[in-house]
Amino acid sequence: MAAGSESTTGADAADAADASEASVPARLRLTETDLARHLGISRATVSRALYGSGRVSDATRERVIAAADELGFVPNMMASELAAGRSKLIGLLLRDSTNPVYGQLFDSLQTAAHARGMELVSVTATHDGDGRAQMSGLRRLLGMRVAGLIIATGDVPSEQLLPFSGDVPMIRAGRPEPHDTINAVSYDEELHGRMLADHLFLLGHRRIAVVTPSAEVSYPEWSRAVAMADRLASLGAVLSIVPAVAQTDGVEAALDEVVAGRVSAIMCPTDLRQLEVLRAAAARGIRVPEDVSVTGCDGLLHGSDLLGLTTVRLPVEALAVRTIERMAELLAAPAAGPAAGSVAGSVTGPAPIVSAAPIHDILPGTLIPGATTAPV
Amino acid sequence: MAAGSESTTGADAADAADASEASVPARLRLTETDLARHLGISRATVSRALYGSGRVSDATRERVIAAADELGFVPNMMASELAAGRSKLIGLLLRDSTNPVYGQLFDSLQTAAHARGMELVSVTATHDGDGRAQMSGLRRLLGMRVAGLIIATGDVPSEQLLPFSGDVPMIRAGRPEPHDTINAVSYDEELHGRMLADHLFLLGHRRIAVVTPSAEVSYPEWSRAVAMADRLASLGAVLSIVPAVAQTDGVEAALDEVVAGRVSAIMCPTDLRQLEVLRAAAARGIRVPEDVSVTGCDGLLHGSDLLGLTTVRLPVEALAVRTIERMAELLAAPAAGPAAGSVAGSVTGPAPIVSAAPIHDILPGTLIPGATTAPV
DNA sequence: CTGTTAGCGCTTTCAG
DNA sequence: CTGAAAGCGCTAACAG
Repeated sequence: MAAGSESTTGADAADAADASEASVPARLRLTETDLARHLGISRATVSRALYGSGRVSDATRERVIAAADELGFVPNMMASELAAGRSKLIGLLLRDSTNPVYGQLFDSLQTAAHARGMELVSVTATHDGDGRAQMSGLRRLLGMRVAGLIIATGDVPSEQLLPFSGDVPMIRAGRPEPHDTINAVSYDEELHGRMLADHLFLLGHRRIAVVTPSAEVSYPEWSRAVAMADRLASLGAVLSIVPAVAQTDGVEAALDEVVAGRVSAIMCPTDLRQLEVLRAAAARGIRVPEDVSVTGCDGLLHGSDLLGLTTVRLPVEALAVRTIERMAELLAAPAAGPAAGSVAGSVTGPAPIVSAAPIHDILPGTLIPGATTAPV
Repeated sequence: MAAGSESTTGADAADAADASEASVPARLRLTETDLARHLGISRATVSRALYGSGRVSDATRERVIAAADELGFVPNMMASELAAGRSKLIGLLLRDSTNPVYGQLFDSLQTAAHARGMELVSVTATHDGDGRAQMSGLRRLLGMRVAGLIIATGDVPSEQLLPFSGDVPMIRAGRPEPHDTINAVSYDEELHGRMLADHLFLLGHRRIAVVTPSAEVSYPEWSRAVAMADRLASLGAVLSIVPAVAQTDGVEAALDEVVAGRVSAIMCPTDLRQLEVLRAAAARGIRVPEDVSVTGCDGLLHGSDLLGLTTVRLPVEALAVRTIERMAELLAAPAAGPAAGSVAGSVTGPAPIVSAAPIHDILPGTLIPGATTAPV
């Protein structure tokens, strides 16, 4: 049945044996009732045969299945989930897949989910200022009554998630979650900041600029930058915080510091920003790493190696796998009631999966020294 | 009502005036019926107020809306779409967002759709050989009875789409569609191949290797490579077709040709493959472009400019916008019946939107000469 | 093992 | 302008 069974494009009613005169609707309009009539059996049996809990004779099941994909029947998911009262889908809230970090994460999550037999459905969070009745992405996913929610966006503030955290298992992926009642699997931004700072310090740099976006613009970038600055400060380096908003922001300011001789290195919270620095430096005739050392963070850019970027490689795949694992655990757990307090665990479980304490997994990345950094 | 109205996390029943003793279920369990009871009005009215066709007094509407987002009501999409018999969502079938081409496309489509008020929901096509009952992505989307379908994957063969092409408006995005009954918006791969071939030819190259994946592996890459080869052939160049399957395939073989002095340039159907060549060349001490010129295609890699890649920039944004535009047109059109033949158009329409002829838009990219190519 | 009977939550005529 | 009633396509107890 793999290929070739779709020979006639037109309508072919009489094909099975005892077909009555029922006019067969076009594929997507076909219902289980149509199938049932077509086969002269009841809807319930069709349903059971197609997805049911075993209680059908093999003969019947086969007939049903044969008819189903002969007529091109596609079960109406909305109806089935509505009736069943649940959806098997896991919602994935995304944003900005242009950024390689999110693109990769998206892909890895998809792969990990598929490996575990989990169905992902994604929408992007378009935050138009409207306020009421919109909030698009999240609402849409919740409206679909997804079985679980993975938030892979820095943009959605915890406050918007909180109200639903009791109703549906959810995990924030890739962003440290300050609200500790919300589950999160994130990168070890502190560690990353420290590794990069140490790297520069060991190379002898003592006066360093740190490009720092605000927490509102990008929480992950912000926390990373803060970690760098903190470490540098505790090492006794002189730092120059360069605020940034847009992608190209702060680049010129940082280079001004270089030209003025106030810093010998520039730390960026992102490889994309590092690229900007590299571009601007080239344009101004400032040599890297001779005149200034530059660091980034991500390690996900294709060709990062050819460019020789000094960076930290984020453990995206690991994060994705862990996130999916955790989601599976949450799904298996008894779905913590919104009101009831503590639940007495049964002592019989060998590996008691407890979703009591919120998940807060933190994954370390790897320092990748490159050609954009050098001794002073 | 923007923020702060969610002070009490617990259950607060009495808040509105005439609330009866109805215990209010947790947000996602809340139904329109609950709302109706809570307000002492009928379900129908609630429905109309929330989304309805205007026929409600402003006073009532306001009360309903206020109550709705006070209680955190999230309409059950499955139910509403089932009842309404239609979905507003546009399904997006994706795959492999690691590849920057698809990542970008995904993003651009999302942006374009949002700009037009179109709701996108995406799933990835996981093609496990199963055959029956699976075919995941497409089935899932069809099962959701999406209003339209955008296929942004080279992987899904036309045969799988064909059976449904009459039932739901669909457009293939980013891949030339050989089946001419299926709508498609694609890149002008012929032009791109020609531009790159001409570029090399003008630089004096006469013996050129073309890395060529099979059509099954990647249809877009294949067609691009073929276009390059065709053009080179018609220019009278000597070509050496290097077959490739996986990403890193054919790279060594191509370089062997260089070492053997049989070619002075290598053409890759993708920037990612170009990077592989660059890496391998570096590893073998072959200089680019001194010893060999290399070209790619995409122009989407971050840092492509810094690397100096010679490539063609694909018009991804334009393609996304066009795709969404076309989808909007299809959605507006009377939904071509699956069986009936020709439809007599009414002469009264000022701008007759005709979906009769399948869409086959082709968008041109831009040649970007870089530092990976040089005169012989 | 199969058919019957109720709904899931929402939209939508059709009356009032 | 609002309420009552009839489903949308499917699942899930129950009976047979």
